[in-house]
Amino acid sequence: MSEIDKPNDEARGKDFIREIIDADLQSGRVSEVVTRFPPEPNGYLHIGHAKSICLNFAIAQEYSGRCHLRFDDTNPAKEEQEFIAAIQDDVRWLGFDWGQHLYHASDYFEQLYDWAEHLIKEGKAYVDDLSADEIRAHRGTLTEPGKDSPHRNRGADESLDLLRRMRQGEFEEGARVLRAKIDMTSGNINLRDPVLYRILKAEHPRTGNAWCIYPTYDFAHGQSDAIEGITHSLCTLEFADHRPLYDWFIESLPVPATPHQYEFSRLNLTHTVLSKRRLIQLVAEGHISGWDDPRMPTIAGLRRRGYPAAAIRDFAGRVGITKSDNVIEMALLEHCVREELNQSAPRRMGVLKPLKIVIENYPEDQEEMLEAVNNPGDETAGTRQVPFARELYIEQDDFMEDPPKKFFRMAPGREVRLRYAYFVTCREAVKNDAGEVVELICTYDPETRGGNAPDGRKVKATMHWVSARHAIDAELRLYNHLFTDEEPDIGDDIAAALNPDSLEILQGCKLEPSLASAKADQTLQLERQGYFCPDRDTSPERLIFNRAVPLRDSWAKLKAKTA
RNA sequence: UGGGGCGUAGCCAAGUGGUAAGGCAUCGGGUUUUGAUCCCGUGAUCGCAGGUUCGAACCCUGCCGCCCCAGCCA
Repeated sequence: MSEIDKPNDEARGKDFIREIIDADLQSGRVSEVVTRFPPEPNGYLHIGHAKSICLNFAIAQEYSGRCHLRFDDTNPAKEEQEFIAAIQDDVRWLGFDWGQHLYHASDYFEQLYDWAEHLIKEGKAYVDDLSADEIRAHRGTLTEPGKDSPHRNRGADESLDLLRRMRQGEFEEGARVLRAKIDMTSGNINLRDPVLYRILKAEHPRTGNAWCIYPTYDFAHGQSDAIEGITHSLCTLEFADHRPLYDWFIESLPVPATPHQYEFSRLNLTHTVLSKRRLIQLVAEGHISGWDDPRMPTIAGLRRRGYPAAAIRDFAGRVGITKSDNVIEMALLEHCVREELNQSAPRRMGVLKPLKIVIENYPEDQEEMLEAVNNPGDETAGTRQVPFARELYIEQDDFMEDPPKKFFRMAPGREVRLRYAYFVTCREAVKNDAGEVVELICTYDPETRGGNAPDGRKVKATMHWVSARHAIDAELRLYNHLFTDEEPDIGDDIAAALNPDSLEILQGCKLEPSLASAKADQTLQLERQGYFCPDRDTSPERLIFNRAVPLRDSWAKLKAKTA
């Protein structure tokens, strides 16, 4: 984790998990702190996972402990190597290092199996021949107790024999399962003889065909924690009901440690979805270009869009760790992105929707280089040279033929400043047959080179520009919320909930020449517009930039209010 | 109607009996060669109702509301 990230402490009260850890350390329940991030490799990581990753790794760092990365790979029917690799990439990109502590639940299959036999021998588990439907029927409902399976009381020897034959592959998928023998009448449905092992004749990404029975999450998770010496097993609220089961296994088995599980509420974000099911659906149905589409709330998507890892870490630290349901506004994430980028992003000039202007009193064959600072807030960022010439492009939005009172930018007869260049005055707006302004005839004041008038006169606007002759063409992709509503109510038709304007592609944008060599891992600011970074698909022949987030725009707000 | 969790400003969130931190958003104002940044200022009696107490968001009781659980998913 980066040293610049401040730990969650003093100013803000500690969250309840850190308070528990403090107490555990003080009482001597634990002498070190070991956490883990346990993704299932069945999809890409998203911003909600980032909250958990940051929590687990930050805690490990704050308490001088360690955090393991462990793949919860107990269901080969859904898991893939592609995801295992992508997840490691994402965690690393976020800035975390698990050192030597990379594990897989599948590393423990043999041990878990031994413990399954142990439970049978203790009379705490049995092989059930009921079908999935029958088991469901016996489970009861939320308000009615379940009924015992007819096989619940068969002998340990018989169950043992059956389990071994399950492992040998003698039975078909679904024919039998191993179940814990707990309490079919429990109010907690997780305790109504949960399934421990099921037959799955699928090839596992890591163990290949070595197994045809696989442990369930419940039977694998806590024991894996115990094997690794995890002291605080942090998970989301929906697992709270599983804790009694988690503890039951730890107490019933000769495990080497007694980890404890604590639950916190998961992250929800406005204008998007964070359920794995919905994200998979977006990818599978092709509503977006893939897991790393810049509109996706996935780590890969945010990264491609140009969000810095530091901004995501900052965000994770700001949302808070509690047990209450929450929906964080996307504006907070965007604020974190702007705050980080405002400090780190080099400034450049680029025109999204070009309007040509001709400086009629600037010699046709003349051109010059002007000095521009790279970051007004950071002297060490230095300066660069920007070419200026007779024909330039400015932003269409920066000119109005008949401006309202509060519009300070270019208008007929008005003088404004071209940033780092000169004061220019618009003399005439040239129109096409349709009556649209296609070009502006201007004059400049040679005395104002650099942007200041010797006579001290002021202008109300400073605009960005780019030399027509020197500009490079680029495609800019502007992104907006993926879903129209803050909290999308998605029924059968996910397409109907999508924001039709989530992607706007601008062709023929004009950028200052230095941008030809922009690097993908460096998000920069196009002054007065927003933060952009080269897309993965960019090439020297076809420059493509993604807009991470626009700059705040109080003019747009004013305009919208008066409209 | 079973079990678990939650309810402090628009959104998060501190607060753990002594009279409501902070952030984001919003709206005002100042500075400014990015209408950006930066800087000021702006809002709540704590789900409701009783009770205990000199005093309660914090303790007790009763309501109300929201979320999760009936995968051989995690």
